[in-house]
Amino acid sequence: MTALPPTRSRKAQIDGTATALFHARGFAATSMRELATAVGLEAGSLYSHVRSKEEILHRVCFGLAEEFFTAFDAATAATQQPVAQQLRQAIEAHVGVLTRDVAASSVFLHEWRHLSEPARTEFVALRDRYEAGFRALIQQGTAAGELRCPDPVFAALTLLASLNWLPTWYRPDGRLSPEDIAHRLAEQLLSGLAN
Amino acid sequence: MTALPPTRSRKAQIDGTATALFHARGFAATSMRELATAVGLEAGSLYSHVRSKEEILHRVCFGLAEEFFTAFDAATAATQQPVAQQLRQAIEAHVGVLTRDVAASSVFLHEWRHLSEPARTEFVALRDRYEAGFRALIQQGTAAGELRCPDPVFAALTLLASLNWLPTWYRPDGRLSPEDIAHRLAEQLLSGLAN
DNA sequence: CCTACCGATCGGTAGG
DNA sequence: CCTACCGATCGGTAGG
Repeated sequence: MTALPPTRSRKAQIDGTATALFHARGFAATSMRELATAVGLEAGSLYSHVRSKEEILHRVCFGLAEEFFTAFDAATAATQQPVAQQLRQAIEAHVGVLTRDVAASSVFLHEWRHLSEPARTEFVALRDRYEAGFRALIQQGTAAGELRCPDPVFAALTLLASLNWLPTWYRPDGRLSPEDIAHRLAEQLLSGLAN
Repeated sequence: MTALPPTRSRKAQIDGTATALFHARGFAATSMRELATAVGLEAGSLYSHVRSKEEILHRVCFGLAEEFFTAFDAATAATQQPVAQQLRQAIEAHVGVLTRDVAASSVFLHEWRHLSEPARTEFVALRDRYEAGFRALIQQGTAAGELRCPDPVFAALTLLASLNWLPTWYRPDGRLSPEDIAHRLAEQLLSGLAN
């Protein structure tokens, strides 16, 4: 008959604050004492909610991976559409995840290398699988004559590159909405800059 | 009449090894003891050649900044050329610096935030000035009708983004030469993927 | 969830 | 360039 402990939200709060700190200072430069202070606890108390510093990183990295996959699958589910249209939607979906939580995305993109084995290898495999999804789309589009590019592997890499720099400059209160950004990125990547 | 001490090359060796470690593990996660071992010294001996850990980071970051500026200026010196051509050369120059030393470039792109003030602010100002060079080129090209883009600021950001992801996947022994990569990147960015 | 603490490791220095 | 060492801080644990 005891009340349910609020550990669920505490854990979520710790994860969220940790994500912000990992984003701002990097995983290695963030101490558990800083994190404890930021959530209003003593250092030792963190370990009632969390097994280790790396466990938090693990959850953030793999959680984001799942979000990216879910968004991509939804964006490309309508396989009867033209591939170029699917690609456009996949770009917008990717940007949607990136802008929904810039800090988490940034940790996903840059801090995963502080995972120890075997998590690190698993993570890289996931990321490669995600990139392969874009690659396949570009290959299909090229085969169907909707896209033109000499090297789909290279094109996929470059495409994701342009998108993944976004967390380093995107501000939620900026003049462009996530939808604007996604649309312009898709437009620029598909049509190019040359006139 | 004493022989010149080899501190010059020792210092360069320390900088180079530190750059590789900062690239592989990140600045915060690299210890001076690791660095000492990697160059074959005891930890304390590093400080005969180097004032501090951050001093190394400072040198790498600002050294690369200078290289980027030099390369950009050389690529855009022929102002009588069409702007689109200048932009293409600036892209190739940027890729040239990136591929010449992937580790240093990666430190320049990601580890500068571990600089303390006022160096950090100075660095950001330099980087902004560099981006402004690309922005100006794109603006001129748009004004001259050589390029088309709804938002030159946005276009410049995206362009550099695609280039700056390169150190995360480029391998000197890969199938594409730096020149190939630079050429394809310029092509893809200027012409787009759509057919 | 706190207090008190562990062993390890950190960047850096003194003295030679 | 090494030996020996400094104070500070790290991630994490025991016991309550």
